[in-house]
Amino acid sequence: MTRESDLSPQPVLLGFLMHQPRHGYDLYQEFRRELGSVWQIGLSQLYAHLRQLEEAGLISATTEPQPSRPPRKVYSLTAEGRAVFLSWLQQPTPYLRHMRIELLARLYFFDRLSLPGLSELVAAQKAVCHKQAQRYAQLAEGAGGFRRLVLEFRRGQLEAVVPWLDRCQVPWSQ
Amino acid sequence: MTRESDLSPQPVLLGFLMHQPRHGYDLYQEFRRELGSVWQIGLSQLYAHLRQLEEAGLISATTEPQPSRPPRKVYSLTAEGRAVFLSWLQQPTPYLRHMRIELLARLYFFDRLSLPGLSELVAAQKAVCHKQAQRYAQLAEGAGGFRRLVLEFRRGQLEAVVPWLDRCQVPWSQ
DNA sequence: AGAATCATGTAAGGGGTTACATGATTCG
DNA sequence: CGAATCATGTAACCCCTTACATGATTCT
Repeated sequence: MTRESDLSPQPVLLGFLMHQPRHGYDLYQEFRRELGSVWQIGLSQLYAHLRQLEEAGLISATTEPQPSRPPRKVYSLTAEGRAVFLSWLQQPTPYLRHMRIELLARLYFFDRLSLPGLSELVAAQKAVCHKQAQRYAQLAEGAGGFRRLVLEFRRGQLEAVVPWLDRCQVPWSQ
Repeated sequence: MTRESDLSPQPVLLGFLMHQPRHGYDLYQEFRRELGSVWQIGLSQLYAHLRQLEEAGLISATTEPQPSRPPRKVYSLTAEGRAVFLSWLQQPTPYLRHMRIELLARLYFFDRLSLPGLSELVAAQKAVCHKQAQRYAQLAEGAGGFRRLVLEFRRGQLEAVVPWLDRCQVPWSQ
């Protein structure tokens, strides 16, 4: 059972299939090359997620036999998989601890796939950060001691995301 | 096998035993009440960590029978456990993602136990943040596109920790 | 000659979460 | 009367990581 506060790499796999069908090992290399500095995944784990995605009907596989190698299982996005990916792409992340991972991955795909809606996501994410930061500031007002320290730490981290997001709104890829 | 990039709640348990011996359920309540907003732990997991700490010789247990209840296992710090805790307390955390948890827990114990060395830890942590932030800034110079975005995100987060740390140096607990 | 790459997976092990078990007391 | 608290734990389950298995090709 996956909790909503846990990150899943499945949308990323869907994203890599937006271009064209790929087999597992190919996806693994793409994942490492493109997002390896942000999101780590093991090969076994990737295969497991592909199985889950297939069971969920978000991708479908065709087997390509090869001489002297295990046959390739080439995955393509289903219509539902495409929809799930595009929906994921537009959601701002509510958790600070996920921004460094999920938000960055979303921005990667906006650039990589030249999709519209980047400024909407950035605006929505800024709103989330602002709202949370203000909530923490308010709570810190009435708090003291350690609790205040905690709230101000989080406020500071959230507020640091905002100016960074501003720089994302202009096209950042040359 | 625990990786060094994973957080362990064991030092926190040692910290709660610095005052006086406690039994597991008591530690659980203390943990939730005092650090619950920063560090979550399940009761089963806490018992498991206590077992590990005992096996490692950092705590020792004495069993107190009770009428009509399971007997309490009251844990006390060994000399080695005390040393391990105090050593942990002085280390700055190298990972940004752990600062919100481990660093805050350390500050909690400095206050709670009125221990000396807070300004040294704060200074060391500031140095870590500065150094990492500058490294990211340097790397971002030569990078472009998505990689630059990632590096600048991290730099921003690290730099936001510094002014917050400044406010910790003055006694923050009334 | 030995290592890395390609391409799939299975198996074992570790750690965390949730559920379950017990049995008296206390609170609403 | 039912729920929560106290106090320990065990068992099942899930996910992730690491190691292993296969077998040809290509690089150093």
